[in-house]
Amino acid sequence: MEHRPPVISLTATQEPPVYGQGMQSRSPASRTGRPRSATADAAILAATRQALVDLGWSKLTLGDVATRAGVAKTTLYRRWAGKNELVVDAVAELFDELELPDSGSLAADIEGVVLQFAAILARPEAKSGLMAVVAEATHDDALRERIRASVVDRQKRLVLEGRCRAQERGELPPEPDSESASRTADLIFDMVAGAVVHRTLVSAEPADEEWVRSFTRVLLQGLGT
Amino acid sequence: MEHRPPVISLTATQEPPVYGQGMQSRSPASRTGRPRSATADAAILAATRQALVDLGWSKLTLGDVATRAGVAKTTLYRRWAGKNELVVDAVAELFDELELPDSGSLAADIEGVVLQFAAILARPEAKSGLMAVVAEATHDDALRERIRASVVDRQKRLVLEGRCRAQERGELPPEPDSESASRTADLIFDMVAGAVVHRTLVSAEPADEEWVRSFTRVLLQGLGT
DNA sequence: GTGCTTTCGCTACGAGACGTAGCGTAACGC
DNA sequence: GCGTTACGCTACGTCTCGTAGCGAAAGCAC
Repeated sequence: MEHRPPVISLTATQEPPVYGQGMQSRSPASRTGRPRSATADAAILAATRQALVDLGWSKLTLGDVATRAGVAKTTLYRRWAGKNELVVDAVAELFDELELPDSGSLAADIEGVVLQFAAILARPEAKSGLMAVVAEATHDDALRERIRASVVDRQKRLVLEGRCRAQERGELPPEPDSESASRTADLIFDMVAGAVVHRTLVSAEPADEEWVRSFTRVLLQGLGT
Repeated sequence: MEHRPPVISLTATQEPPVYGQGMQSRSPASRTGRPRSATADAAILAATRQALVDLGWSKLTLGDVATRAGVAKTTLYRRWAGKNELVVDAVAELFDELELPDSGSLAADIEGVVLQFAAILARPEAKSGLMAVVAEATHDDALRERIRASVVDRQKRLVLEGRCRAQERGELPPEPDSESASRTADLIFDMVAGAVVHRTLVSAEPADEEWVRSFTRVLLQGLGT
């Protein structure tokens, strides 16, 4: 599952779509031949999530996923390099629904986002899948970058938008310089995501409304509002 | 690696030591026969940590650990039920060194503990091992309980001690009732551990002194000191 | 010392997943 | 229709798993 073999493209075209996914990110005009089935992609990712629920990370096998999705095992290997990449893409789709509510106050905005985040993390496929790939990413830089791009940045954007909106409303002081602004955003992001993840996965307690309210109160007061 | 077979004890003695570890926790007088080698235990756990560094979780095999430790594979299986339990014990030892410093002020105490915690999490064997077993624990209650007992509680104790000490010094208000005291302690714990874990593993940035100072400032101000 | 008990190292084994190769067929663009 | 690519299927060698069985070693009771 490690050594990517050459993957030589017989003609000198760029980048065979192997490993790709991530929507239309590959060559803008993959022109000739039979196109890949988008249905198969969706079925595979859905089957992966279901397999995560039923089996967990360690017992999940690519052969089983292929069977569930109704595709051949070889089809699966033509698109993903291995279990890690497949699960990242499968889990990343869960975070598509994350949106920043416009509730009128910073506290309400934060509570809304955190509740959404908590709801996603409460799903068993997110729990086992996300933590496992993060663990694998500790010794696989490419995988970490893949997670950052398709999962983390999507969350972080909400923090930046929320702060910007709060500053326009005067609920948060403007940052003196962009350097410290970036550091503060990183800190907030780690505190929010970290607390929810730890609550849900390690403490194994639900991040319900009451908890989110307490957490938001501490965070906002700590940020000096 | 799943179905524990009967493990019938021919004589009707209690609890064959399988799965045990956790020091002298097994039957107080395991009297007769050749005793288990404590040296082997230590060698196996050390070899497990080194294998985590070299290979990461998914590529770590019990056969390889046995070779590294200089013991037979069967010896390893006689003591641990599988990879999960072995790694939990190997990682748990890393947290033995956690201690609450007595620095005179709450802020300094917190910063000290968080820095210790961050130093442990910075080690590659802690990163990959801890996250992987947490992921596995999402669908294995016994494993989660094992993690809670040997890792989480050891950390949580520091939060409780630190708060108690701060209340004696008057730096934190006493809690009105034990119910809310418990909830607040849980919240603090999730915030501290979660933020450090997220910073170290997901954001992949060091939780250095500067970061810890910023974090502590936000946390303490949020707690109303 | 002599036994009794348990652990140890070693070898061998079937089961299962991995990841690939090869083939014939199906679907699209020109 | 033709070229090109994706698809389903089968088969294969390799690796790890977890266990069984054996003889030898290391303690304790007597």
